[in-house]
Amino acid sequence: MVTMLEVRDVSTEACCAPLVRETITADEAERFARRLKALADPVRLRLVSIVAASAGQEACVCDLIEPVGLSQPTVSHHLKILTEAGFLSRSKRGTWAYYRLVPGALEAAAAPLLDA
Amino acid sequence: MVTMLEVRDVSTEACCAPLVRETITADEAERFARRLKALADPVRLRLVSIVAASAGQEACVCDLIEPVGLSQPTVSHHLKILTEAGFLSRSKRGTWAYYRLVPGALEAAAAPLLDA
DNA sequence: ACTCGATATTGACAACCATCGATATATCGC
DNA sequence: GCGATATATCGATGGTTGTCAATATCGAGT
Repeated sequence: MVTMLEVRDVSTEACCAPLVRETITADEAERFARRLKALADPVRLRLVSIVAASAGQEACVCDLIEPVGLSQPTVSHHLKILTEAGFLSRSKRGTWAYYRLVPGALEAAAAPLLDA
Repeated sequence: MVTMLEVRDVSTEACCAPLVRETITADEAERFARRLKALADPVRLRLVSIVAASAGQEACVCDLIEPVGLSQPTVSHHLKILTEAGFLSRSKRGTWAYYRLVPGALEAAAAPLLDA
């Protein structure tokens, strides 16, 4: 007769507010955090910004090294993280590797923050 | 007469696409990354979600420990990070500490991603 | 085939971070 | 004032991450 939402013992409930809607699951939080983590770095944000501001929303690695002022392996490393997270796509043409924004990826990553 | 955006030497420009608009500065990227980093953790995302789903968009620490299944010091630690980043506000009433969402903070954090 | 230039990968290292147990602080009821 | 309860802080620890130098890979031109 006591139960209904059987989450917590009512007798100890002196401070607690009930939930009025659903919360995200641990799995959803994990996935969402992984994407956010890929963006939560100043260098990677600048890389995304430069790619987004480039003609055709496309830039090769040689365009990106000098603006961020880091070594070439480090820039490659950040680009890999952004690509694996689904924010950039890579296409190699000749010796050069071109990175471009995946359409809608940034908006999709931001979406969960907006209906909170 | 050649200059206008004088960013790079044209003579070496074999692969490089020009910028068609402004990129974020290193400072902006740093600030933005700091805020994103506060959110880019599965536990903190769940804490924000629970607070947002609580009646009055307010929850005390005792509400948050059991759902995330971590120790009380760890939960306190995450709440501090979220508070210092401006996403939560703290108000102590009696023995209990109540955390609530700072209105508009999540939307403001997501905004830079939307006009990229 | 060989060399050169662009990019990716590897290995190492320092800095940072999430977590916990132990402890401190603060507030309430007696 | 004292014990009990809620929350915060401290110290330590294992894991993650950003960075670079060195090296590997791959394509283009000679």
